[in-house]
Amino acid sequence: MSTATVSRTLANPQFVSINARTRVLRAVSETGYTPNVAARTLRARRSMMILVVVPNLANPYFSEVLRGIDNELAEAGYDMIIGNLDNLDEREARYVKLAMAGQVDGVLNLTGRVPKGDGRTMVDLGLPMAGVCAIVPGQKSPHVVVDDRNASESVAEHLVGLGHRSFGYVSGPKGNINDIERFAGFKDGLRAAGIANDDVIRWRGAFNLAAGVDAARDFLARPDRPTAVYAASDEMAIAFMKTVLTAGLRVPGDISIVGFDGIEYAELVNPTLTTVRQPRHELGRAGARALLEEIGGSGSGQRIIELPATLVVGGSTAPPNSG
Amino acid sequence: MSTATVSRTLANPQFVSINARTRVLRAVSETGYTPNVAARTLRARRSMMILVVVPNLANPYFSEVLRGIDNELAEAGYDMIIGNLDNLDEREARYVKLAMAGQVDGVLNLTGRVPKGDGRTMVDLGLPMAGVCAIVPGQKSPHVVVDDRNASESVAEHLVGLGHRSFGYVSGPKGNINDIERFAGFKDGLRAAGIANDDVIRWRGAFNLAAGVDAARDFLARPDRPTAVYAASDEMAIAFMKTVLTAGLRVPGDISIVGFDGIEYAELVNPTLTTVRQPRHELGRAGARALLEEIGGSGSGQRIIELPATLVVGGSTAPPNSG
DNA sequence: GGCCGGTTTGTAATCGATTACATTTTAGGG
DNA sequence: CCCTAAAATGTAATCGATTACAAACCGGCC
Repeated sequence: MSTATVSRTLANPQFVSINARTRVLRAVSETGYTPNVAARTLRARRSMMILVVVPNLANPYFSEVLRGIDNELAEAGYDMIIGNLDNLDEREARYVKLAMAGQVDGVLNLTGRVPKGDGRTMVDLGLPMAGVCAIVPGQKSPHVVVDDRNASESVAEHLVGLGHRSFGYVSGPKGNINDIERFAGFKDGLRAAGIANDDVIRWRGAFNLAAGVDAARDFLARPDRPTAVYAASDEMAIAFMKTVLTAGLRVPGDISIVGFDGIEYAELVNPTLTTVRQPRHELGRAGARALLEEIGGSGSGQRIIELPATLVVGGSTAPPNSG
Repeated sequence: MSTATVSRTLANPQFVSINARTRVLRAVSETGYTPNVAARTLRARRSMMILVVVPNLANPYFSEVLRGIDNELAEAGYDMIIGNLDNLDEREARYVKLAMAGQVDGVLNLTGRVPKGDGRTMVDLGLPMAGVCAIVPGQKSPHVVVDDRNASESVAEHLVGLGHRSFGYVSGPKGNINDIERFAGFKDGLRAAGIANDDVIRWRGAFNLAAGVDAARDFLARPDRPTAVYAASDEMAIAFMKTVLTAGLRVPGDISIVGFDGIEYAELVNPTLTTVRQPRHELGRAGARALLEEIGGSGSGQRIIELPATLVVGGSTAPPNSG
């Protein structure tokens, strides 16, 4: 019984006689033998590992996308290495290196950032890739996204329909692609709904809770408070809402608030948050699926897979100065 | 210039002449050479990868612990593979196999389950390990935890001090170690506070939002509603609270609610949740640190590292039938 | 110049699997 | 019973690094 027979039994049993096969399997289970992954990866040139680069692991939006990715990958026998940027762009280099070192068979990029940096960036690794959540310029791969712009137009439409005429927007970090699209769509929607003065107060943040608090503090300090605020993420919207509620305002009586993402907590806060719900789990699954196709050679390269996002009207929006 | 010189330049430059060193480094940066990780792992017998087994990736409690782990590991040059059980215990076998295959240098076990299964389980991998969040019986490794029992006693004390005499407990899944401790501590606390009848209505759940909703539905249907409910996690507490609020009850007027964990959303719901705050980030960091010590040989094996948990009184608890 | 120690470099074995190719076994047909 | 093709098995090269060991080099001292 040679090592070749053992290897074949485990990988391609159809080429091994039933006799040898049973003997190998018995020995394997008796000794508890497990093939060494590093040796396999080295020789077979595939690691069954996927690198998933995520802007912020603690963001519940991504948690659910990750679950979708993990479920899809697990079914195909892949495991995932998490490349958490923790909102620090400079950590990207680390994962670029890891990907270049033959450690992974493919990369899922969940960051919505325009790639920068001197050397190699995320987008030109020469590895199978897929983008999830954002269309990254220059990344020649499938991208699985929702239509941020279109969804934001319906947010504008919803708010204008309720009678709002003055608006604020809680923005993501500078250069974020989702944020740019959402803001552009919001402005487009306002214009389309006949709002002549489309000045929108814009607060910058980092898609996290602190950003919502900061924006709300500035909001509260203003003499010219808008009656409706649209936040580029649910976390920012929820933190914003909590802050203005704590300050004694009523939501939606004094101010209407809309978020984006459709995280679970949007339905658990009081009032429930009006938001654009993304199919997060399915975004992850579809992204992983697209990547696996690229790896398997059956992929069709650069293209956009668009999943539907829906405006879910909750209790945080109403006509201005109501109640 | 041999491969040995290149390898030495990259790993132990002090053994290479300044001359050769610069030539190697120039060539490396010109060609963009990156050492193959699989080959290195195979020969050097270390992968610089840690397997982190987590019960549920979507739980914000674990997200923050993971961040702590990741930050600590990254500083030491390690990357992490996520083994997400997605609340399905049978997925454990997959990660046991992965760990046995020489793919990782160590394992962090965040699951609070008593290990079961016929063959090898998580706890006897023969690899450096550390437990985080729960003391797993049979796992000979450092464990970084908070004192669930003690913290739960102070929850009981707090509620009894407010005047409550009838209690409910929203439980985690059967066999979960944290849950067992928290319930035991809660009962102990009631007894210590002089509650003679320590019958506590107990609802079973899975540490997730759905469990809180289910428990609340049963609660609402009862004629003998307790005036205070303690939930073994913030997510369950928040979902419970939302459900009873939606049903028209007042919190804390009609019912007081306490959670456990101290996730961010505990402060963002209305009213804010009274909860036991765990130092989640630091739990992760300390767990990773302990594991790295075990790997480095400077560890001291089985032992318990206890971090402080504090009762944070929010707006969800008050004397019974107040307001 | 020859010798000695330390420093630097190179050679080749090694890690543990996969797999191309060669060889042996088996089964079936004439 | 022999021959041939197909099936099964074995041999050894290979993946790309690390590292033990050997060899070469270098400078200083007698």
